[in-house]
Amino acid sequence: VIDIKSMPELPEVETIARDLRKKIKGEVITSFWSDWKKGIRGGYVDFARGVKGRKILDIGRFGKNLMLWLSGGRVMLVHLRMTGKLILRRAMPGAKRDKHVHHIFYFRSGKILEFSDVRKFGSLELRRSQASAQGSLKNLGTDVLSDGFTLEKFDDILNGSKAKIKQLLMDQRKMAGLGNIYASEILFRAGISPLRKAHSLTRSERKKTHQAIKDILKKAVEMRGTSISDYRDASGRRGAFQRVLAVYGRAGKSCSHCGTIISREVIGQRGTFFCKSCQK
DNA sequence: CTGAGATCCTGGGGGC
DNA sequence: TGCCCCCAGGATCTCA
Repeated sequence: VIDIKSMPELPEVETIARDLRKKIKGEVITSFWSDWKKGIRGGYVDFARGVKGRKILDIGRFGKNLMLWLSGGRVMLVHLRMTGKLILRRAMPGAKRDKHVHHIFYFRSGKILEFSDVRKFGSLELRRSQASAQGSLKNLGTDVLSDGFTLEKFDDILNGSKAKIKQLLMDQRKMAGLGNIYASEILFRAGISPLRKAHSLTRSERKKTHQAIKDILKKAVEMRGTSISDYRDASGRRGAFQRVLAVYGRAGKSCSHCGTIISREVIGQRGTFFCKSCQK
């Protein structure tokens, strides 16, 4: 049994992709069930028909999207949004289904993959080809863990942006993968206030921020993701990154670096945590 | 194209 | 204790 719970940002999705690759590569989907058709882009009927009989050839990720390459050239896109979880288990006939499980893939091996989602923000989508799948992801910017996310690229993104740096980091159209938790952590590491206008960052601040993105994500992937409330990786272990969160969720507590009380402000409708004295 | 704001959905916290 | 109200939160869609 694997039970993947998360507030999934890039490191969590990467962890899930890696684990699924080990666990379900080669599985054949014999059928699909859903009680939440709105959660399937393109419609339930085509999706269910389209995945039936397909073999899972490989699993990967782009930004926060999981990508499952199926036989016949099909590509399945899975987005967990805030509360989406994937649970791999043996089918247990007669077992009561959790009320938050909205989609189930049945495999020939007797295992099932459940998609559970309390908030019902997540989505499934099946595309007919790699090119078509890329069309679905065309609004996403460079993946922040990819080789293409260079300092020069980051520089281009910052130039001319009137948005606050915190919002820019989370804008998936500009760069894909960062969410609310890591955006706060990255800015703390870089010593930059989340309220700063993106274009106002100096060359050295840009360099520090870019490096912080790379370092923090790499570390988080190594630690198998953040454990905010009940994150579990595919082996059921808690993500360990929680223990090193410096500012996220720590409003009112003291900064580990200078002792100042950590602030919380809403920026772009998102709770944002930072140290007013370490971050300028 | 960019940025701001509404929207989706439900558990849970606050107020009484 | 229980009920009601309302908010959080990622990404997409719409609008200016």
